[in-house]
Amino acid sequence: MRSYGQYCSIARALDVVGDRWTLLIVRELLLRGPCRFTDLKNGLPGVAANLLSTRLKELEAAGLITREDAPPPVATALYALSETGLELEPVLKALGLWGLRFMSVERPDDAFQAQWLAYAPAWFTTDADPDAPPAVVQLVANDELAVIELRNGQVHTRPGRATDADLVLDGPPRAVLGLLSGVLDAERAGRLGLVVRGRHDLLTRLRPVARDPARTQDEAVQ
Amino acid sequence: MRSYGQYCSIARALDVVGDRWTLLIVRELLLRGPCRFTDLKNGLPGVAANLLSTRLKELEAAGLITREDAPPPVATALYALSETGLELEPVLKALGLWGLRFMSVERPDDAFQAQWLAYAPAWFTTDADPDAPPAVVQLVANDELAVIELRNGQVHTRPGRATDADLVLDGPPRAVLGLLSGVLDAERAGRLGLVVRGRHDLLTRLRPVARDPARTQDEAVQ
DNA sequence: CCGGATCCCCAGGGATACTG
DNA sequence: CAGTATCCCTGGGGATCCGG
Repeated sequence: MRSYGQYCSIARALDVVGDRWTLLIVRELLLRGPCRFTDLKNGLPGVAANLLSTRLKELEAAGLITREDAPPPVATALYALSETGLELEPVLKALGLWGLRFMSVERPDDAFQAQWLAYAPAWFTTDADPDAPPAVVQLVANDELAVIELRNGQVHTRPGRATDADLVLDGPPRAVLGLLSGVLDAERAGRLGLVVRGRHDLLTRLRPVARDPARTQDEAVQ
Repeated sequence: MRSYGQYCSIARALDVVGDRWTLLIVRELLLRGPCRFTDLKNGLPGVAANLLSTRLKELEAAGLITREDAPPPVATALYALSETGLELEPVLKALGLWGLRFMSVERPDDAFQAQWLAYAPAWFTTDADPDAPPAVVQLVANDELAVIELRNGQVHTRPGRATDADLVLDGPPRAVLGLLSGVLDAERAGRLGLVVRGRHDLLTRLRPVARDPARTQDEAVQ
């Protein structure tokens, strides 16, 4: 990327990660851990292979990622975030929190992946009753599955299926994520197609860190 | 900007602010408050006028800024951040904090402005002795002036000259900002040309929020 | 002088096909 | 699987011009 030519830490940060696709590559490596080229390509629907290749070289040159040959059985290159790259997590969290407000508008052609279903509750909700016993929530949206585990006041998530979920949230991504992130209340989410099975009381434990309900309502109307 | 086409709040945020120059425009409006077109152009050295014009329209359409005719005496358009735009501050702070690590490499042709001298201590330092009496620090770097006011545990800053500074930090931007942000210690900053006049003891009050000294040293060596 | 609009040129991004 | 190579086209940079 052409430098902004400004002695300002924001501009210098953008000199490094301001290029198209760059922060989304960091997102994938942050959510998935070390990845092969094809993993990244699959996790970034829409990216061109040549561009991904270019970005990975740039990121390696800038010291944000490392490229290593995986141990014998795999025998392929693995890309992973360096310490510098990992420290972008607060940037991605801030961006993702700010971006929640745009999740209520529907765009039917948008791609959707289990990874993105999983990180939202991990980053943007807290356990409102940290002393309560552990609980497991299964999320289902557009055939993508993720699990939330509430334990010791922590909200852990992972893609995939739970064997013994206490609560299942099933519906279109907009309804599931809208409820979890606090841009929708339960009633609105229901109208958008959310189906809740199991211990409804667990819903009150997942408290969105995002925004006050009043503003949420206003925006949800639109 | 072409949409990433991903139902992920990070991707959707980048759909709105991922374009070149967009976040720097927000930076200017955040640091300066409402601006005229020409103010923005001056505050963003390197931006093309047509591009700035395009971005301002896009940002207005996205609801991040408002455009209003200023009251009679001025009679010109003023651009200001909306509530949605203001809420990008955490994103800019996170980016700026992460970007500090790149401030130690010198690029002589980089532009430098008093605004950027001022926001760094406001965002990235705290008053280590909040109960101490108020104090004023004058910053001087490349003919750009800024003032830090320590008061009630707060670190306030503004561009410009102080009438009665307790401490003056004068030197190249890299030395002044490096010391304040914690990427340089006082000795290194001195070697880069920093001149300290007045109450040296105030230096210990300005505590960088950034990073542990050990890593700082390692990187400063390079 | 302010606030843009227009024009031209080129780098960077997107889609597809191809190769080790 | 892990990228390259190619072509095309959009979007950004720079200069100039124009109405108020």
